[in-house]
Amino acid sequence: MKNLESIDLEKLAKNLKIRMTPQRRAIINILIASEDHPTVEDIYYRIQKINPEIGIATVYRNVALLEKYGVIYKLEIDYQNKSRYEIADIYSMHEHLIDSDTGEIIEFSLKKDEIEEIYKKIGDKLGYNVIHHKLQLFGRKKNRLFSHKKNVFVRNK
Amino acid sequence: MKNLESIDLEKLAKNLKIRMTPQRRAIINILIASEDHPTVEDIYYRIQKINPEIGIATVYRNVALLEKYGVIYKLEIDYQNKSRYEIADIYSMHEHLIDSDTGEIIEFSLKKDEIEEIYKKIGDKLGYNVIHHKLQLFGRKKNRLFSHKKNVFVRNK
DNA sequence: CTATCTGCAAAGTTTTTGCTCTGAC
DNA sequence: GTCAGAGCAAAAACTTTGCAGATAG
Repeated sequence: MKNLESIDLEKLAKNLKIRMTPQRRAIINILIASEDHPTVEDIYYRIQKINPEIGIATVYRNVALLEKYGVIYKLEIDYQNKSRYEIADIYSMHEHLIDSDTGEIIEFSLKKDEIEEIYKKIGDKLGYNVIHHKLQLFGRKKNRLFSHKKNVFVRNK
Repeated sequence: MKNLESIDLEKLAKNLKIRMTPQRRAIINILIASEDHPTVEDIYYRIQKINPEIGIATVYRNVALLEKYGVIYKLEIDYQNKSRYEIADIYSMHEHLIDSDTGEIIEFSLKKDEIEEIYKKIGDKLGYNVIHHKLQLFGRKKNRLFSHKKNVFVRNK
């Protein structure tokens, strides 16, 4: 559970000028409660346990809407060719380390002053205001016994 | 055109223990020649101009294969819900800045000693060897006249 | 009350798979 | 010559859309 219990969904809807339906409430609450990064299907099934009459088209429509408004993020991870989502949470901006063997996603945080300043500088140089960033590290567990992937890209000479 | 003209595809195939077919050669060469980040469909059409009898299933099968072997990368960008690829190129490791309004992808490089050392430290702390990383910055052009996206996520209090 | 939103089913896209034939080594 | 690999077409998987009825504000 993230530190977002205090989010006022009615106020959010008013700000966005959208209606706060039970379906939208459910999607947001599922994402707040999720420690992982659910796909649309995941969200759909988790909601179904409580509210069986929701349609998957509704989930698709609403994650797109909520993403457009910045309430949730579509993860740029695309593990298994499915879109994955997480709640936008400015208080715990975090990065992802993806296990190259298993696809497992490990979250970690950066010290704000440690790197973000550098990102801002890069944006300045390119003429952009950096709104947010995603850093992904891909790695292999140090004590893994054998690897599932070969890594044999060899350059001529 | 990237600085990879010297890549020896026969040697590559031998190392990977796969056959170097004209189709694979074409896919790799297209990706070497591409300054953008083509989707499977893009790759398919670009090859078709030269070799019209290639099948899209072949492209799918081979980008998956080449990605598994680390010859190409699947971009973690997923703009428009399509997989995008680029040639793996250890000599020009670069990051991406994604225009939040247009989806345009701008490449930039980091000074190796500037940040990579930090990534390595993070991996160490988590018990991983970092194989590669992807950093994405999302931003809006500083002089854009109006925005297409609202950004109105408001937290209670 | 009414314009937005939902659920359902159908359609559209993207990706994978089965199978037979081809061609790289 | 043999087995990995290609093409084709069908299937599967994922996402979007049209429409009629439901409901939040």
